[in-house]
Amino acid sequence: MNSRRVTSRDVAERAGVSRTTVSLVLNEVEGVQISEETRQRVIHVAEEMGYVPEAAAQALASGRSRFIGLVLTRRPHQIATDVFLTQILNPLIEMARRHNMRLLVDIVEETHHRETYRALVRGRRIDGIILSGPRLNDRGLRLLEKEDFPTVLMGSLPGTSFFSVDIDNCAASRSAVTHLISLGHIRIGCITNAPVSYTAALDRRRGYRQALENAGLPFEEQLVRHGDFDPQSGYEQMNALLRLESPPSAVFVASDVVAFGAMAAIREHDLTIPDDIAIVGFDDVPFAKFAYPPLTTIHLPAADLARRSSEILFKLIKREQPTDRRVLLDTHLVVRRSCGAE
Amino acid sequence: MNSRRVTSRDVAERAGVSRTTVSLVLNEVEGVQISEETRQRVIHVAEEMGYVPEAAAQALASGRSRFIGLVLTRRPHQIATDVFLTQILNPLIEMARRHNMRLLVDIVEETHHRETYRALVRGRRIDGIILSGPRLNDRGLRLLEKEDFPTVLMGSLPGTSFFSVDIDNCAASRSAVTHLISLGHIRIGCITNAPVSYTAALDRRRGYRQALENAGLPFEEQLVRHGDFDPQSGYEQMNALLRLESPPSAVFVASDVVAFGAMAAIREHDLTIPDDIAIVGFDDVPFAKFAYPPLTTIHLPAADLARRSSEILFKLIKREQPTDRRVLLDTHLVVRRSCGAE
DNA sequence: CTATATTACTAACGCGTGTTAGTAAGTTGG
DNA sequence: CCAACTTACTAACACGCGTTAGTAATATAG
Repeated sequence: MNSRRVTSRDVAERAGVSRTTVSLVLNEVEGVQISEETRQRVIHVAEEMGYVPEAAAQALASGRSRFIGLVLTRRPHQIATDVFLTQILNPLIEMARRHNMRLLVDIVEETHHRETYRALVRGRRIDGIILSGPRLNDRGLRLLEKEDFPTVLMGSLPGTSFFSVDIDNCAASRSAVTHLISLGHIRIGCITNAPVSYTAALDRRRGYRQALENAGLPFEEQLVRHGDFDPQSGYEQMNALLRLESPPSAVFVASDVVAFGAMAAIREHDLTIPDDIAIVGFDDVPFAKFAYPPLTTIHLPAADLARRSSEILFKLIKREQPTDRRVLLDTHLVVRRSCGAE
Repeated sequence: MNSRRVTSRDVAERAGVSRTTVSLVLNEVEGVQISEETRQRVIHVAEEMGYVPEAAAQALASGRSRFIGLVLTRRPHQIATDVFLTQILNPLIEMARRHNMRLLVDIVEETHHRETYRALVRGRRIDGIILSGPRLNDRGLRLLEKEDFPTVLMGSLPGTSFFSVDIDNCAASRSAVTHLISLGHIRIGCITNAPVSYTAALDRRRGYRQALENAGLPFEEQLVRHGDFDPQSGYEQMNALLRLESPPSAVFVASDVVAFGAMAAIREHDLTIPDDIAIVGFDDVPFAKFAYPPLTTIHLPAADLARRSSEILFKLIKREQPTDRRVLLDTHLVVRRSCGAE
């Protein structure tokens, strides 16, 4: 059983050319003269012999691993309900494939920060990195910044020089809360999507506050609670709001997933959405329109975020200068039944 | 600016030993005698110089890429709502990390089958592969089988010799439907989780049928509809069931995600769950208990499936023989309110 | 005191590719 | 007819590591 690997040398020999020629032809290197006849012969022989170049050897020789890394900065249990992730996965893989790249997915936890980044970056396991949900206190990012490693944030991190693709979380939240105000609500609660060490959570909370202030409504600390990515946290924080002596008549939950928990809590209290408590979410996850009642929410263009991020990343990897350092994509309010507008 | 890479040669020179010694020490190769003093010196110097071995060079020299591949065999739009995926991601990454490995995620579509597998396997981009949701008509699998490539299926594929980790889809479905029967339902609809080219869908449908037959109830073709992974499909198929002249009084939806759509359809018809139509789902996704009403469903141990799969895979990669070729994990019915039992 | 074993290493090869510098043959211009 | 180009390649180095076979020095056994 002669199942030895087929190498470019084998192809070269069979085609009667040098290994160099095989490499030049198969990689379609520009500015090199190879006769059409030879070119076709090489391609044909390679195909015939089932030649597949070895990734490691290519990476070693070229200095490029042909991997991009998607790095998630959340705690494990938060990933289990992360619907955003599933929405960006396919676009990312799709874009990577177009550049003949693959996707590595990793999770960095607080204990591993530096080690994880180092192993990925210094070990040249990836050519570029997309960071989802960056946190303010992520110290490992310094390494990326210092090494000028191709990095794109999905999200924002003020005070850093990273390229980023994001939405205007603050403005989007403002419009969500303003919508509730326009429906006559004057006591509106807020449950964030995450702890405020995540910048998105901070911005969404700020938008909530701005909307109140713009309308001349008081900001009450006790009406603001912090979710933690999953429905359970929404359930708990909503219960806390409902236990107040005078609960809000509406709630802005800065994450649909968290909102699902909040809605369950409201129903358990035998209250009706939106009659007793109106609710507006954030993200427009694919389940939002099938919730009970269908959830009014801010539409987040997840797939577009992924595509734009990877476009920028590929430019950085090619050492081209992307046009914009910070890209903000549009969001819009999707009015369904949970807010009581219809 | 001298930002050249730190190689094992640099470490060797600084530590006053050979490159071989550095490699032996840092890789903790067994059965090799290195004095404790030298060992510590090498480790210390490597740390001090910030040495991180280059992945590609290691891979080329050792023949192992230190990557495992998670390959999803679904169509892109189905991945966007795939909650199972998010649940297995962390366990897989966690397990991989323990073996000093990374996770590659890829999607194979029907048009790419062979090419994708070839590039991954023959290009030695991965050392092993975990296939989620295998389909009967996946021709690319022949390649994996033929090459005896370390492969584990999350799911089953009869007629193949692959190692697999799965649940007993048929028995689980049977228990779900039997539960509905025990509540007095005699006309029970079924919406599958996916087209029947996916083996899990086939098995779950079979379990439904067996439960009916065991109870002496007739199997009606028109009461069986096929979902397609997402809530939208559940919505549409449920509507089809509701348009029947005599709709069922209960439905078994073989996927919670699909069930969410079905529940929305039921509510749109101003019918009550479970009073007008009882419903039982499958998978026990994290959102199920927060649905309205909370969804009775079959609990699928997603994280365990991931862990067991990767355990087997790592053994295969090490060329050890795993104990079982087919592992079946336990499921159980989680009774909530959607079935009307409480 | 010699033969064998053990300890603590190292020299050198090989992994399979990308890429640069160079070459030989053929073509063109004056 | 010779120099300058162009065409169509190739030889040889580099990438950074794992690993095998071997060596020199010391310890142990008989």
